[in-house]
Amino acid sequence: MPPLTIEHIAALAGVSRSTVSRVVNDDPRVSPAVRARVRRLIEEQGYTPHAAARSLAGCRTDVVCLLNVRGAASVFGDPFVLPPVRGISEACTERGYLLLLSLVAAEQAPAFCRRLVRGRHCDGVVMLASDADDALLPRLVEDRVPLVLIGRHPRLPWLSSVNAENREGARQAVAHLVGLGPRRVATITGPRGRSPGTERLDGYEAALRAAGLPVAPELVAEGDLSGQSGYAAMRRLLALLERPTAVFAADDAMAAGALRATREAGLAVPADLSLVGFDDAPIATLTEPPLTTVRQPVYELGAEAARLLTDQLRGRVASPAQRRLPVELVVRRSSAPPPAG
Amino acid sequence: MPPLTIEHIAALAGVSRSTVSRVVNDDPRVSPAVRARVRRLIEEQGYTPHAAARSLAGCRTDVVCLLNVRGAASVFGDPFVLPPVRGISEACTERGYLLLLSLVAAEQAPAFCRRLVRGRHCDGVVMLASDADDALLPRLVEDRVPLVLIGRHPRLPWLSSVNAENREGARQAVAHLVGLGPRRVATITGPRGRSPGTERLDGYEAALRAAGLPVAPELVAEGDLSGQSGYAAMRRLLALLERPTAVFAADDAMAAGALRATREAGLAVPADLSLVGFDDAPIATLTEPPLTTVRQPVYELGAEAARLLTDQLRGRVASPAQRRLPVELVVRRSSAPPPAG
DNA sequence: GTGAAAGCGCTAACAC
DNA sequence: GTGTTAGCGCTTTCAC
Repeated sequence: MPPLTIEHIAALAGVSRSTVSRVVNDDPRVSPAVRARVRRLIEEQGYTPHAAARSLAGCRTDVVCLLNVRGAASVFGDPFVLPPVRGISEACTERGYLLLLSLVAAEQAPAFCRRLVRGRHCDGVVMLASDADDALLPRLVEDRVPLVLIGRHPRLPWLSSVNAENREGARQAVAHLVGLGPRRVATITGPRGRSPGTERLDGYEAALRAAGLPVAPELVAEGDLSGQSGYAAMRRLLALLERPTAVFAADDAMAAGALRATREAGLAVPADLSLVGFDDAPIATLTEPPLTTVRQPVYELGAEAARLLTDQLRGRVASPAQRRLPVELVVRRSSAPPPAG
Repeated sequence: MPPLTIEHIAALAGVSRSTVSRVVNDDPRVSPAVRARVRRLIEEQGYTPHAAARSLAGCRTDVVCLLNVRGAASVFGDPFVLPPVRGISEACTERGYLLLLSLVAAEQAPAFCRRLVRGRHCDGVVMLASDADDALLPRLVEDRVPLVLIGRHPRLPWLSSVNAENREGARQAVAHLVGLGPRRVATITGPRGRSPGTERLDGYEAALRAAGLPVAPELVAEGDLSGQSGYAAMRRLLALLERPTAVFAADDAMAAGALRATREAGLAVPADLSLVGFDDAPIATLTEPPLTTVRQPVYELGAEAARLLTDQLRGRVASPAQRRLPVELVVRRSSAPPPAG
């Protein structure tokens, strides 16, 4: 049997390669009759254009790479980052892109990326902002790869990225706490200077101001997003002369740690103190009581990142661009109005 | 600046394209002097061969695809199947292959695969045997894609695959139970006809025979690998006139179900009945008591699948081939000798 | 050991 | 609307 190339289809259809190519690529300037005939032949013969030939001639691969630097929050270690992968994958499929998955050790990452990018293995890259260290990002930027981050990079905030509405989520969480009754609402923040932390702190302050409440510095305790740090921060808050009656923690791990500290102090949640976390991580439903929290649209974050990237690749969208995705307050049993009386 | 092609390097080095190509591909017939000079230039200029040009001319992509049909045991749904993905990824990197990740719905799978394979997007495919349904596998086989399964396919057992030593693992588990003292050892099997189930049952029988014990049909209860079915099977076993004092379940989910049934019957594990599972799935450490079980080398299963595939692609290994990986008995608190006296 | 030349299968100007 | 043509950047015979 003859090799199944564009040439072969062209011969069978009695047209030129270009015409077949146009049909394959949905170019409008082909007469309906010819188009139909060529389509039928393609179907009949089971012809599929050769990827390499196509990208060599067309200067595009229709492949997107998900780059994950192993360590810290490896895509496959943290259950909280798996849904984005599905989102990315499905959005890619939907847009006709293939997904290259690169899990790479931090040391090899720069060299690996060079090969990936200079070798034109893909048209663009998606990565977690938390994976983007300073050995990597500058090179990617320098090589001018279309790039979309999930989350915002602290030093390169202008890069294309997809983010949750951190500020608005925090505002809702704190408004919820304020709405439970007359309260002293404290917060346990993430590391200062890191963007989600700052945004969530902003939301906290905005909610207090909107309620006409003062923002007291002693009610703001800094953590590092770990359960341990949440525990420590909560102990500091509980040691205040006038202890808070509600706490908003910038992530669920810290909220869980704070919960532990609260109970160790002999206080009941939510009777003595209401607690709200952020992320709706798995741990939020494993504590007792389960945590009221702000759900991040994790699947959508991935899908939107892939959509933004492919939009940019197709020139449908200006190149550096940020997209924000709405979050949702999930009320569970760690927050409630103080007992009547 | 000039385009960074093989031509460019050749010009700088004062040699022909062919020579540079030889250097890049480690062809021995290049003089050491020339090789060194070309290497230096490549390094200096940061040249990387263009993937598409390379695969067009060379008829290979150096890309492997991990195909996962969404549904049942989606790679990203089941924590038990994540490590293989890391294994595959790392083995690919090690061998100089890139990994394409295709999560695809069952309905689109056949069409998607055709495009993938006929379009020469990859040189070979790895998939979970459990994902390989009859709409898919025959087409892949027909298209002659190099293919390696993780697990064995019931109807196409001759396909290349990587498997755990199911029989040996079951044998060890049952030998362990037998070794605990004078016992009636029952088993809860997986679905008959499915390969791991049959192998584990074989191991059960072999261990009993080796211990000089009879294989009693009433001590073999069939399940479907779900916790529910393990629960039901255990109730049947406990209803026997002479109830078993030890049970080997063909997976941890069934073992967990069996544990529940046992305690509901007022029996204590392991005092009244010892229980062993298989897989060392996350649930095995979440039960009380945690389950003695047989650990599958999940990471290695993935890595070995990728290695087998790439070995085949490079012609280093005959094409259909099976590889077996050793398992390990993990003794926890669900199995123990009967209390003294 | 090295170079010349012929493609690999496709896209994209450009002509008609 | 359709065909002709010139590459895309590389590997690989085949000479030398």
